[in-house]
Order: sequence, then C-alpha cells, then structure tokens
Amino acid sequence: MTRSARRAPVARRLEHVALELFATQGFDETTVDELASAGGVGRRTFFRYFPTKLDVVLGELDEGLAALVVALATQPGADPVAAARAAFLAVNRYADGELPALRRRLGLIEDVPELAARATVRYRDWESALAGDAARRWDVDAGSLRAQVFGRAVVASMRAVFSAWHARPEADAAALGGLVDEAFDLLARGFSAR
Amino acid sequence: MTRSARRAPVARRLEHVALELFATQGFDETTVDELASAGGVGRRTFFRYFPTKLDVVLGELDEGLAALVVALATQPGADPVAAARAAFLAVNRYADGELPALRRRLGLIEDVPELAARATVRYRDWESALAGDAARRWDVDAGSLRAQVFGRAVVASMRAVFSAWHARPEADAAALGGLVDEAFDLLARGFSAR
DNA sequence: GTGGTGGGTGGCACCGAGTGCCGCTTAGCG
DNA sequence: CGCTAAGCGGCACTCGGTGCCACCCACCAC
Repeated sequence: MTRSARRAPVARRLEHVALELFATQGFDETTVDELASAGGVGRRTFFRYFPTKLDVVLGELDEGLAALVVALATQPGADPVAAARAAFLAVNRYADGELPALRRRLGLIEDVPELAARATVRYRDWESALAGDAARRWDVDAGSLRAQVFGRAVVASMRAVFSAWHARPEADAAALGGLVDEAFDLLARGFSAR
Repeated sequence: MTRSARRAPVARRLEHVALELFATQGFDETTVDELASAGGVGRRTFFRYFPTKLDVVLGELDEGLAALVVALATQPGADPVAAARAAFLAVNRYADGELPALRRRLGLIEDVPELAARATVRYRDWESALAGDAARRWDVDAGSLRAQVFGRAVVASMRAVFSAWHARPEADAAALGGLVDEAFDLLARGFSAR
C-alpha cells in the first residue's frame, strides 16, 4: 500500500511507540495519555493527529484507498474481477522490511474487536470504489445489487486473505500474492465450481 | 430471524423506546440516561440488559445466529452454497408487521457508522458458522482459504442485500427473498460469468 | 528592532459511555 | 416471621473524545 512516505514525523513516531506499547501492555491497557507522553506530545495533540485511539493502528488505510483507485484506473478494458485482482496485487506489494510491522498491525486488528470494527468503517470507501468501478465496466448502475455485492465480497475476501496470511507465521510477501490470486479465482468462478 | 419471542419485557420496552428516540433525536444526540429513564429503569440497569448503547439497536442478531445454525443443520447433503442460500431464506422470513421496525433498524445501522462497525463484530460468528459448515461439506479444513473466503463473502453479500432492500422503500418481504436469491446466484456462478 | 499574525501546541474543563461497589427492595421459602 | 438470593439502581470513578483558550514561535511588514 505504498505506505507512509511523507507523513508528519510526529505521527510516525506516535504510531511506532503505540504499536510498541500495545504489543507489550495490550491495547485496552494502554491509555491515550501514555501514548501521548511516550510520543513526547500532549494528549490534546495526539488527537490532532489521530481522530481516535483506534486509528493509530490503522493509519495507512487511506493511502491504500488512493493507491487502489489509481491501480484500478490503470486497468482499462479489463473486466471487473481482473481489474480488482490486478489492483490488489499492485497495492499489496510489500518490502520484506515492512512485513513485521504489518504482522503486528494485523494481529492487533484480529484480536481487538473494536479495531476490527473500526477497520470495516474505514473499508467502506474501498467497497464503494470497487462497486463503482465494477459498475462502470459492467455498464450497470453503481447501486445495482451486482455491483454492491461485488464491492463488498471483494473487500471481505481480502480480509480473509490477510487473516489467512497472518495465521501462517512463515508466509512471506509472495505468499500474500498467492492468496490474493486464490481468492480472486474463487470470486471469478464462483463457489459452486470445483 | 424468528425474533425476540421470549425476552425480558424490560429489554423489549427499552428497544422500543430507544428506536423511537433515535428516530426523532438521532443516535448520538440521545444519551443512555434518556434511554433508561424513558424505559423507566435506572441507567445502571440499562447496561445490565445491553452491554452497549449500540446493542440496543442490534438486539436480535444473536437469535438470528442460532436460527442460522439450525437452518444449516437441516440441509444435509446440499452443497455449501445451496445450504447457505436455503438457510438465509429460512431465517429472513419476516411478517409484514415486522418490516417497519426492520427498516428503522437498517436505516440506523446504515448511517450511524459506529453501529455498522458494531454489527460487523456481531457478524463474526455468522462468518465462522458459515465457514465451518462449508468446510464440512467440502471436506476441507475450516481454516482453509476457500472456507474462510466463503463465510466472509456470504455475510458481506447479505449485508449488501439488506442495504439494497432498504434503499427501495416499497420493497416487501418477497423482494428481500428475491435479492437473497440473486446474491447467491452471483456467489455460486462467480462474477465473471455472464 | 518592533509589532503583528498565524499555525502548532497543550493545558483545562467538560461530556458521555461503561464499570465496580454496595446498599436497598422484594419475592420466595423454611 | 425471619432468611436468603436476585434484581435494581445510586454513586463514584476511569477513560475516550471535544471545545476553548492561552501560549510559543516562526515569519513578515514597516
């Protein structure tokens, strides 16, 4: 997701110490005051960088959305499934050095229910983007059931992919791509196919 | 979802006045104190019936899960898609009188992001149940990507169905069934199929 | 240099959700 | 009639999140 290139250094620092504290103390057991002072800022300032304690874990999703939209745009003529597949493969290209942090984030999202919940809110825009793109390619209405189901099913599948990837501690970046491909095969051919 | 047959009358009353107040004042603008005293109980008691202000809107989902599991169990031999389709059709059989309340709930869930988020947490068990059931029928591991993607994609599609149904004010119970069928056709045959 | 001016900062006070504790009522029962 | 147990609800507390405002400091005009 072409992460966090240029971003306020304060935000970067806060994200870092937050992941650290969450990993050692747990999410619920860490207060925003601790996060703030560990990051060397006041509590009030923390909330200027992150609307929510939850968002300090989910920081990069927005940039991911932008990247997704771009990636979709660079797939003219393709059918929706192919376009979405290519876009997700492009957007989820991680360098080896990024994988540990990704794992920590996914682990948190997986077992702090509130985080999973917040993530789905953030993913709404992804669903809309995918539905809109698919609707254009299929030449149907963006509100049509087909487009809406597509958008939601794709995002849900991608979350299953991340979950599966996270469950395999030895899986690398290539494995992630493989899972993405598998998931899109299922979506393309349907669950009744063998 | 064979709703709320035997349930503490206090809870029923609270749900009712809550939907009322949310509809008139808005969700965020209604405090738990108001809900409690409108329901004739103390604030502390409110939280004994509902773990969260959010849950007063989502009350029946758990009963829905139980019904889903039962419905799945009564589909021996069917393939996962057919079983899930039949289960959802069985579970979402609404009497005409229930539709207005359903609409109000869906409307709230749709445009209060926090509610949508909470709903997804509650739906996790549905996803697991579907994944487990499908894994058994396919004779694969419950943690396998195929089963996991299936569980999540089905739930996501059903949420798209409810959203689409809610968007059409004149749609009745039969229309809901039709949308469920459409969605399952897509899942069964895949999005690349004509 | 002096005197704005504007953005980032963070303290302070406040609100509302959620929780632990505890004393009260009341229904059921020996 | 007393005992007990369960539901109720008040009270006080924690913590996330917000509005307000005073402060610091860089930048700029004169």
